[in-house]
Amino acid sequence: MQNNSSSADRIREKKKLFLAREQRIIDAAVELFLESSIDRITVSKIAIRAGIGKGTVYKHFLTKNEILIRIILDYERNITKSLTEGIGRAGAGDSGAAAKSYFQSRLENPKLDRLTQQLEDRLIESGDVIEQVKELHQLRLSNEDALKGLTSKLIEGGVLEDVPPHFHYLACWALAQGAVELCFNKTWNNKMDNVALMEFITNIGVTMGNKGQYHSDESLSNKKSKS
Amino acid sequence: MQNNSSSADRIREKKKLFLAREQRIIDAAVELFLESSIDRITVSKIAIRAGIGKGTVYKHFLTKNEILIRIILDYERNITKSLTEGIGRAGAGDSGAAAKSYFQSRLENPKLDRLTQQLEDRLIESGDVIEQVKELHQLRLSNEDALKGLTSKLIEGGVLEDVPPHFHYLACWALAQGAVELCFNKTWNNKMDNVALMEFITNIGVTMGNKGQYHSDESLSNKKSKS
Amino acid sequence: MQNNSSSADRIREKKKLFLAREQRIIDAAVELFLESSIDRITVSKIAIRAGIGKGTVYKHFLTKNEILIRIILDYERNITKSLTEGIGRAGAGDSGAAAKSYFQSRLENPKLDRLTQQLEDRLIESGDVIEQVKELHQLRLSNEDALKGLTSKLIEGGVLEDVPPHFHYLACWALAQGAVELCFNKTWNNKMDNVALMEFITNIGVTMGNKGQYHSDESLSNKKSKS
Amino acid sequence: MQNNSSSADRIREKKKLFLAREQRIIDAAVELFLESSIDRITVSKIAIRAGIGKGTVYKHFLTKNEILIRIILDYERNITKSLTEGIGRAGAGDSGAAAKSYFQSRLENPKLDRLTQQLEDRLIESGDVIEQVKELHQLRLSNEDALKGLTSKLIEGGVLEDVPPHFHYLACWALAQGAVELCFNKTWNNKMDNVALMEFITNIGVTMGNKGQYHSDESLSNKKSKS
DNA sequence: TATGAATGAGGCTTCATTCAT
DNA sequence: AATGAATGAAGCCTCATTCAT
Repeated sequence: MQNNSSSADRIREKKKLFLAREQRIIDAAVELFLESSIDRITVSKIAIRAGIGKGTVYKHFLTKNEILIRIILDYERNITKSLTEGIGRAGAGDSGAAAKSYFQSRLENPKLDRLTQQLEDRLIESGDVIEQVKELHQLRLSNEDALKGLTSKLIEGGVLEDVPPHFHYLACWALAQGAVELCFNKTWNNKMDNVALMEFITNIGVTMGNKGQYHSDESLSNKKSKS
Repeated sequence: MQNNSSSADRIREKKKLFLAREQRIIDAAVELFLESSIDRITVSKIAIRAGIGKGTVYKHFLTKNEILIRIILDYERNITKSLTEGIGRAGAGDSGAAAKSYFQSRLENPKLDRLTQQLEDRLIESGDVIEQVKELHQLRLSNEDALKGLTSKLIEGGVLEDVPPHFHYLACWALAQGAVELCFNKTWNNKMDNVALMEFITNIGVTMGNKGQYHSDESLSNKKSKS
Repeated sequence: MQNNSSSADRIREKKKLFLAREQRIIDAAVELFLESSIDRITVSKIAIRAGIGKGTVYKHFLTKNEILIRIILDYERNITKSLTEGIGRAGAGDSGAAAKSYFQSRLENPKLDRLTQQLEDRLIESGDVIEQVKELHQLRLSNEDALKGLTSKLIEGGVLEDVPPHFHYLACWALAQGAVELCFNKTWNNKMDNVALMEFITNIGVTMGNKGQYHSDESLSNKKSKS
Repeated sequence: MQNNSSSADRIREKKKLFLAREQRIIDAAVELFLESSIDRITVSKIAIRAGIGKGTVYKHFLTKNEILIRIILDYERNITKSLTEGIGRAGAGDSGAAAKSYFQSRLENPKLDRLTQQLEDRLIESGDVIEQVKELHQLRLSNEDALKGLTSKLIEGGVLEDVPPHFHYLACWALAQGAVELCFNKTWNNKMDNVALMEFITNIGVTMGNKGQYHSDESLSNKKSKS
């Protein structure tokens, strides 16, 4: 009996270790990708950074691309979580909360956001890991879906422009996407005041598509005080 | 005499042919890049598509990266031209013309716009062709500069929010950038009505950052009729 | 316990195999270089001759040039060993022993000696592997140094001409160098009696720079009988 | 008549120009080879330095290797000339004059001497221009031949060791060869006093192989005064 | 006749993935 | 189960030589 249970314990223990190592691989990869150019990161370097052998990486991931898609999915799931919370708050009356949550989570760590965009480019070009890429798209589509109800209501309420509901979400996505690239485009890098700029853009994001709504900090703070 | 002139003619003729071939290389590269994944396009394939030998490519470009930066610069110069025209029209009273020109030229061939973004990423990572990358940045900065006067005037006139003038340009850049990615992100690709969506976003771009201005087509035409 | 030791054994075994393969690469390279023209030997051919994959070569050597410098260093270390022994015998009274050892070790396998000279030329032109080239030079300088004491004593004893001590070593080096080229210069190749010629030159080498010393085999044997 | 002669003049003029250009190509090549690494000198660079088109080079030389062998032959012919003069003086009683001339002409421009050695290595490996390489060898063999009479006489006169006559010439060749490499071997480069060293070696070269002859400047001057 | 653009074989090197221990 | 040595396809670039003008 005890033997059995201890053996089960050992198995569970092993699984935990296995998962922990998997996370270490992901973390190592992200670290390296953020430090240096994507093209220069090899599986070997990831293994070294993770403190394991190269072969072991392939016990966890079938191909290098599986590491990439995993990083992207992890990140997208985080975004989804934030957005869901925002939608919750929006349902409670704070009409801009969803957009705000979305922007904040994407601009919280813009470097990482940008990284996942770039990884996704590489991945899609490779034609690999199609299944997981589909999963990623499903995730995004479900986000869109989750917003549709809210957006429709806001359109009906005259808050948002009367266009197909997903236009609003996609415009948000586009602005956020561009804002992130703005942060890292070498051309603009020397401009200070990134924080103020990102706030400015976030405000645009929160109010864009609004009908009869002023684009100003006042309008934003008004909303806040109302809620 | 005639001999001289005919010899000079021949030389000129040769130069023209040489430049034409250079353009053929560029065109071949762009074609291939648009058809397939950037990573899969080799110098050899470009040469074959251009109908010349691999070695000939290197008579025109010192390295593969020089082809990339050339594509990018050619494109950015086009944008600059459009923007300059828009600024001209804006000076003549059409306050939204600059932003509109900018968006239209970038969204006219979004696939190409996206391509140049991706090429730029690769290039910057490579650390190569630094000089030409600087030239690219100069071009963008000069665009920003050209807009500063116009933007400042619009701020003083109470049309635009009173933030540092370049915020407006950068926000435009970001939205355009994101809109382009929106067009080609596989997640959203199956959604029809791209044209309407792009119009919607363009309108946002034209009016975003405006002070006390409605976000609607009416508001847009109002402005036009006022000016 | 046994487990541990056997695992350690296995690791040691692996290392031995690894080093053995490294030697096989070197041997294959030397074989090929001696068989054919240096310029015609590619990394690929070396790998084939060594019976391994091209990529494997790069597990052992960072670049092709690292193979070359390794061959040269291995050879120079051999020379150094012989010379050191000769210096030992010279200290024991046989005044010509050092020079003799030096000549003999360099003329023992003249083809290999010549090969290393040529490899060194290529290497220095390439400007690569600077560190290891420095090591090579250090090795030679240390040889020179080791001889300085002996030479100085022989000068004081009136055996050698009173010129800066290193003149004697360098003259030896030059003659040995030239003798090796003599062996392989196509112009002289058809002349028989290479052995006798090399003996003649070795004798010159052993006695050159001597003061009041006959250049003849007798003089050489006299010295020998004295010691 | 006049027409004919002027046409002949023109032809002669053209030939002169043609030969002058050929020399310019040779000179340009030598300049470049001496300035930089042999491997890095391309036909294109030679043409540019010579101030002509790349294609024109091929009007003068069938292949790149023909340029190399031409440089070598030109140099070897110079050596031959000096040696012949030396032999003349030796016949007039100055027994060391031949060796001295030989050493002096080879050490006069050691960099060029070394260059021709290296070019010869490349050439022979290439298996190209066999005919001209044979010519080069003939030249050297004829030098040896020219010396045979002199050397034989010196052996009979008891001045030189009684070994096959060509041993003496070849020993000279070897020492000169080695001396030249000594000048340019990076290991020894920092040692000053190159002039004194070369004089020391030249003296060895002049007296080596002598029978019952002291190795010293005195011995040398003795011989001179005796003759 | 002089030119130089065009050519393409062939070199070195990288790295994702496999597999024997 | 973990390892890391081995692999080889594939990419970029060089340069001697040709040939149409």
